[in-house]
Amino acid sequence: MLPKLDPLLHSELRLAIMSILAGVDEADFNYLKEQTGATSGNLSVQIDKLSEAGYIAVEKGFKGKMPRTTCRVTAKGVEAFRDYVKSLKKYISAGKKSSAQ
Amino acid sequence: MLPKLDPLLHSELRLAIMSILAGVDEADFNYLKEQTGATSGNLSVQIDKLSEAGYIAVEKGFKGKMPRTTCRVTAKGVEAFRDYVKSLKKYISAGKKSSAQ
DNA sequence: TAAACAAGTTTATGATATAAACTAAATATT
DNA sequence: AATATTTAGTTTATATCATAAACTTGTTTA
Repeated sequence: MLPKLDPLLHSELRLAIMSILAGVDEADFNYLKEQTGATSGNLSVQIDKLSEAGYIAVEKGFKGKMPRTTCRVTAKGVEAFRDYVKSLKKYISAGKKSSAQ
Repeated sequence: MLPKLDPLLHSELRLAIMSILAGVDEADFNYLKEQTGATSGNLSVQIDKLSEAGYIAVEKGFKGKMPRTTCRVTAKGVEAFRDYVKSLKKYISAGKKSSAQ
């Protein structure tokens, strides 16, 4: 039977966020917004969810006088991402199974 | 920028259906139900959506006197699945990109 | 013939993603 | 100096979606 997919990661925007963060040391809100093309609101919500799950760490600081939100993936996030990819591959490696009657 | 994922395929159950159908010639309702672990209702709805999109062909016949629904993937479905996998790979190949400031 | 089962479909509900509206502060404009 | 605009988000509302529950129709079995 096909494995269950982590619902937190099986979302286009959250997956994009994780994918981007997996490739860099850290990324701020605007970078993520540019790269994903998401609206601020949607991005804010999805960052929150990933953060609450402990998949990413969010740091709120300042760049000069302007607020600045920086995200980075956590060890837990890396692991979840890896698991998700592993599961997903079972779906997309269109299987050579026996016949289905 | 990361590509958009086909929302019809980016659903756990619909993806499972497509994944199963990609590996076999045809599969009936019950086989899909067993393999996916889905409820009849959910399966029925998702088969309809895939069918309406032209990703699968649904044939209703009889096995003896009992109704029997058989599904197979269409050329369009194969293509959509291939495209989806291609897009998805860009998400899950956690990229070595430049720095994110 | 009545109960249980098979194979689904339809309807209802609850969760989710997304967009729209809003907030607060900083910077630019007149 | 006052007003307008931009930045950087958050909160709230809406629309879609997945899922489960309830229902339907016909078939076996007791």
